[in-house]
Parts: sequence; C-alpha cells; structure tokens
Amino acid sequence: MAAWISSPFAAVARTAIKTLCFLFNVLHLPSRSWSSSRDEINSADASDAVAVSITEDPETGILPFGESLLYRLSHHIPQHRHYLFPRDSDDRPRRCDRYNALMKTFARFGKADEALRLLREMKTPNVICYTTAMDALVRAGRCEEAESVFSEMISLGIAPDSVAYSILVKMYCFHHKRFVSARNIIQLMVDRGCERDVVTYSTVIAGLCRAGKVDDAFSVLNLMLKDNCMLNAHTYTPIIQAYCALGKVDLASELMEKMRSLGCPPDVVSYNVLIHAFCNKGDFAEVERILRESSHNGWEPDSVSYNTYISGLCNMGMTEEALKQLDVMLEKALHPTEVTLNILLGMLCRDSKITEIIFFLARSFELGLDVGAASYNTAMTRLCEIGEFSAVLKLLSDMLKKGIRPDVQTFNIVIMSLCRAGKLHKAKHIFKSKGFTPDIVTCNILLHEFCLAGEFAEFHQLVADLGSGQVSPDAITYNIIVDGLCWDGKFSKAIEFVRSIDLEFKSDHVAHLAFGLVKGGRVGDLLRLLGEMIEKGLLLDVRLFEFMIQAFCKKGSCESIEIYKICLILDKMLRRE
DNA sequence: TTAGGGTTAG
Repeated sequence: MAAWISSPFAAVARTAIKTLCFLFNVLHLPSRSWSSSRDEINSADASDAVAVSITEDPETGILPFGESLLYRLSHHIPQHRHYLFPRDSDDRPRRCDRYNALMKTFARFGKADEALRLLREMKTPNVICYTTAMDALVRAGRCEEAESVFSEMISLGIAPDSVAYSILVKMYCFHHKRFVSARNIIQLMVDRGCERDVVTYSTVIAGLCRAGKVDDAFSVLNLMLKDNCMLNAHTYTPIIQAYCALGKVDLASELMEKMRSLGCPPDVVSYNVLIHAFCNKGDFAEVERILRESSHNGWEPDSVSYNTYISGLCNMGMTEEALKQLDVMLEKALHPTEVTLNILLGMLCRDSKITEIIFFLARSFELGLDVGAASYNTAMTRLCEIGEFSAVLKLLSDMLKKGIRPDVQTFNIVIMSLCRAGKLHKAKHIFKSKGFTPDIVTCNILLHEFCLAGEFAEFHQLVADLGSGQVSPDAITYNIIVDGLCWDGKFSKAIEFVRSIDLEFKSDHVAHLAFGLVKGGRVGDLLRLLGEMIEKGLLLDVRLFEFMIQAFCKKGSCESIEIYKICLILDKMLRRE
C-alpha cells in the first residue's frame, strides 16, 4: 500500500480520479461545443448523449441549418455523439427541405430515432421526408419499421416515387437477401409508372455481390444493357469487389479495363477496391504502380486510397513504409483522417510501443486530426492489456484536458486498469459516482475483479445492487455470478441460482456451475444435478462436458474415480442417441 | 430523398 502511495502511478491515479469525481459530481462532463456569429450551440445535458440546442437568428427567425452547420454536424456526429434537438417552442412551420437535410445527416450515421423524431415533428411531411426516414431505418437495420413508414405514407395518400421503391429494394437485397421480393418490388414500381434507373439496378447488383451471387449480378448487368440503361462506376464496383473477395484480382483488373473501353471509366472507389485487394496479397509494387498511373488513368487518389495502403503495410509489419506513406499523404495535401490515426495507432499498439502511442496521440492534434474517444479507447485497451496502467490514466487525463468526452467504454478500460493495479475500491468509487452511467460491461468487470481478488463481501453486495439497478444483467453476468458463488464455496446457492435463471438447464450457466462444482470437490452434487437433468429428458450439452473435463484437469484429478462416474453418464447419453 | 471503398476498441 505504502509503495503504491509513493509510486508515480499513484500520483497520476489520484489526480485522474479526483478530476473524474469532481466532473461527475459537480460540473458534468465537458463536451466539445462550437459557436459562430450566426449559430450558437450549447451543450445542455450530461447524460450519455450530448443534447445540443440551436438558436435561431433573432433578426431573420431562420434556424441555422445551413451547409456549414450540416457539414460540421455530419463530421462530428459519429465521433462525439452529438444529437440535435430543434427548438420545441417554435410553432412556425419549418420547411421540409431543412428537416430533410438534417434527416439525411442522421440517416447517414444510423441515427434512425433522430430522423424519425424529425418526421414526427413535421405537420405535412412529403414523399422525400418519408423516404429519408425509411432510409434511416433501413440503414439501422430496422426493416419492419421502415415498411410501416412506407405503409403510413401510402395510407396518407402520398404516392411513393422511384427513390422510395429503391429503398425497399435495398432493404430486401441487403438485409433480407430476398432477391425475388426485390424483383417483385421493381415490377410493382414499373406497374405504378415509376422508372427503374441505374440506382435501382446498381442496388440489386450490390446486394447480389454481397451475397456472393456474382453470376446473377452479371445477369442484371446484361438486363441493364438490354434496357439501354446507362451504367456507371457504382454498377461495376460491387462486382470488382466480389471478384477481389474471391481472390480473382486478375478478373477484377480485366473488368476495370473493360469499363474503360465501354466509356464508363472506374473512379477512385473502384481503384481503392483494387488497391485493397493488392494490399491483402502483399503486392505493394502493384499498389505503387496503380497510384503512379492514377493521373494517366483519369483519377486522383484520396485519403481512403492511402489509408488502405497504410493499413496493408501495417498488417504486413512494414512499419517504416507505413509511416513513409503518411508523409506522402501530407506531401500531396491529403488530410489524414481519424481512420489514418487509428490504423497507425493499431500498429503501435500491436508492437506495444508505449512512448510512441502517447507521442502519436499528442502529434495527432498538430496534424489537425479530430481525435475522438474511439482512438483513445484503442490505445488505452492495449496499454491495459500489457499492464501499463499508469499510461492508461495519463491518456485519460490527456483526453479530459483536451475536452474529448470519454464514453462508457473509456471508463470501462479505466475501471479495468484500476482493478488490475489492485485499486478495486478506487474503481468502485468511480462506478458509484453520481453522473456516471455504467453499462453491463462495467458491472461485469467489477463483479469479476472482486471475485478474482477474493473480496466476496463486495461481490455479494454488487450482485444485490444489480437487482435494484437500471442495468439488466446479461449472460456473462450470470456466468460470473455462478463462478463467484462457487469460488466462495456457496455451492447450494450457486445451484439454486442456476435453477432460478434457467429452469430448462439449457444455458452456458450450467456448464459454469459444473466447472465450479468439480473444482470445489462437489462431484456428488454435480452427479445429482446431471441425474435430475437426464430424468427430465434434457439433453446434456457438449460444452457441459468440455467444462467438466477442463475442471478435472485443472484440479489434477483426471484419474480420480469421480471422472469415471461422469464418463458413465456421457456413455449413457451416447447410447441413448 | 436512393447505389460502390479504408480503421480501432468491446
């Protein structure tokens, strides 16, 4: 304890925890905010999401939904979880196009609830608004709701256009992989007088390629040619990608050549797919050639081209070359993105280069990179894995200083690091702090760590608190509880607990219980339990036996008479089958 | 208002 108090880790930990608790209890966590003469955005909520309110221009009464704001929102939503709530007090009708631009932004980032909320606020949404809401739902994988929105639109007498039908086509192709239904929708749209266009067809091709049906994709392509439908790079690129995924990079290159001869040249996305394929093969000479000949072939590499190349080099362990390509990117005035940073961070983490990780995160600001919590989480997770707990806290304090809002995962890593460093009660202090909303992962970490440390009083208290808390336990929680009860020698309680959560004894918890019983020398209890299961006609799972065998081996009693009793049951089961 | 590309944590 004394050694810990005087260690540099302790100093960092004390400062970080003090700062955290102060922020939680008094100030609320800081969030990034922007302001300009036209618009004023204030952080207004310290819950998981950051609520942002937008004030309209006092002179014109116009809400600042201009291009620049949308650009900034669209670039900040994914990293910093900013949510947008237009003012509720305003009862003036807002124009559909303003709503639409916002809904589109939310749709792009999978924020379907926000898009729906805007739809519901509108007095007379048009076909575009309904379509955008459907798109948001489909992107979020909420297909049934998307269909309901479509039905609602029809019931209100709003006729779907070809875009609305195309979104249904996308839903059937991408999510359900029901291509016959997609074809029926296309037929329906034609019957209703809507034209199937290059987007509709390209969507089907992309869906077929994702499902590995490249031949069918070619059939659609031929149909398009027969229909005199103009083809573009969107049409061909999914096929190029499918070829690459099948290892047929030569066929992909040939197809790109054919595109050029047909007057439909590949664009930067098509080339990026090819670069990705050559990177996977480790053929960097070919990547260099593609990049060198780009101007001649009428395209310019973008950040994704270099991110792909850098990632390929990192995966092959070519660190120096990867960093060299970062310089090339900068020379070409291509702005490195957060993805670039994450690729390079991942490489440094794999190599456990602690000083470089911290230096790189610091340098990212000099490069003008907008680093989010995800990047810090990547680095902190690795540092925690290799036992560099004080570095984890250093990065947390760095985040807070820079105004980057830690997310629940950041705290989970911090809590895990504190536990691993033996500071379980400090970790619990953060967990209990007012304002911090733990998730089930946080609970699981603490439960597990208290068990590992043999602090069963704390463990039982946490289990009891779980019942009254807002977080619902998951399968991992139950397994940890079963393990913990067995470690603490509370075998009857463990058996009763498993009975209470799983009457059918079908879950993994039974295997954990079997492990605990064998390890704790309670084979008699286990045999009674197995007997009961067999009597009830329940099938014993293979995993159950795997756990039991592992437990016997760990206990070093593989040759004991008890394991033969278990084997007898296994034999009985095998005969029965 | 709709279609194709790169990364990381859990």
